[in-house]
Amino acid sequence: MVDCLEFDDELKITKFKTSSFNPTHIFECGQAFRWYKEEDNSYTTVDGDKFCNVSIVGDYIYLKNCTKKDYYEKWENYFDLKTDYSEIKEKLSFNDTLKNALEYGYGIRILNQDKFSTIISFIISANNQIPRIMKSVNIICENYGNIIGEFNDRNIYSFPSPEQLSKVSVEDMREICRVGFRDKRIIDVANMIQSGQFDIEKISELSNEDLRKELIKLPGVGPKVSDCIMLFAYKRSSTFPVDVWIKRVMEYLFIKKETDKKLIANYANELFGEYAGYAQQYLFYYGRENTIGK
DNA sequence: TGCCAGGGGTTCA
DNA sequence: TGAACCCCTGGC
Repeated sequence: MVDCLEFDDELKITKFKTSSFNPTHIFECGQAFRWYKEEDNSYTTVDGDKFCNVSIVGDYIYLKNCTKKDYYEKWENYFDLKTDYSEIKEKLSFNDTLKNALEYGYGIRILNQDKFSTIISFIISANNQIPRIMKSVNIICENYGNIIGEFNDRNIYSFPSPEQLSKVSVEDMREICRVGFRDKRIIDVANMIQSGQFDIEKISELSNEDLRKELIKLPGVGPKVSDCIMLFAYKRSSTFPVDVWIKRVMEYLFIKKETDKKLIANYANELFGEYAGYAQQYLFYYGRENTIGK
């Protein structure tokens, strides 16, 4: 759902127009941990072993370090550019409360991110804060990933593969990467995937319910982290992850009383149906930026 | 300056 | 069901 799509493979620049695309809201709504805000307010983002720089110039979205091939093989899917967000917003606008959140977080898109890095990143997110999560993820990439390019005089590092991460000791994971008690969980998961014991590609064929059951088998993955992985790496857009922020927002704006997390997810699924995941992102951003319910 | 609470949850008892 | 958990930051 983009217009005026143009490629300049020599300069590695792709540009297009679309009705719903705001880099700040996309990256800072909490779904991704590997982005860097440049001095010119553009964002450089890394996913797996690819990176690009995103900016807005006039009516155009510019993707730098993105050839035609990169666009179709990676970024079109990553930025969810085949989805019509105006249609989603229209479907969700039936609810006045949600309407405010939709307007506030205009241009949010749900990213389709690399599976392995999403799993590890959200394991790190447990009982943690966003700046520290981003710091740990960056240290992991700089220490164990590969240099995949350079942008604005900075080296850009890939997220390490399961093989690369499985070779890291639990001690280094804690002491170098500052992940605390999550150290063993991360190394164990890397080993389970590297050894073939857990197949992160094959499980993408499963139903939502079965996929969640599988993901929760991973150490460090509970109900909330599994839902984030499903929404941000497995395209399960009806998933409604309930964290402390969403809990507060839903209680304050919708349910008007203290409610169990599982019941909140059920409530959201009934209200927002197949678009629950999108609603969640708008509500999370709206709630956190405005400290709603706190 | 120094102490303390609390954080995008999960695990273990 | 509830306490414990690494580390770090912000508030007092």
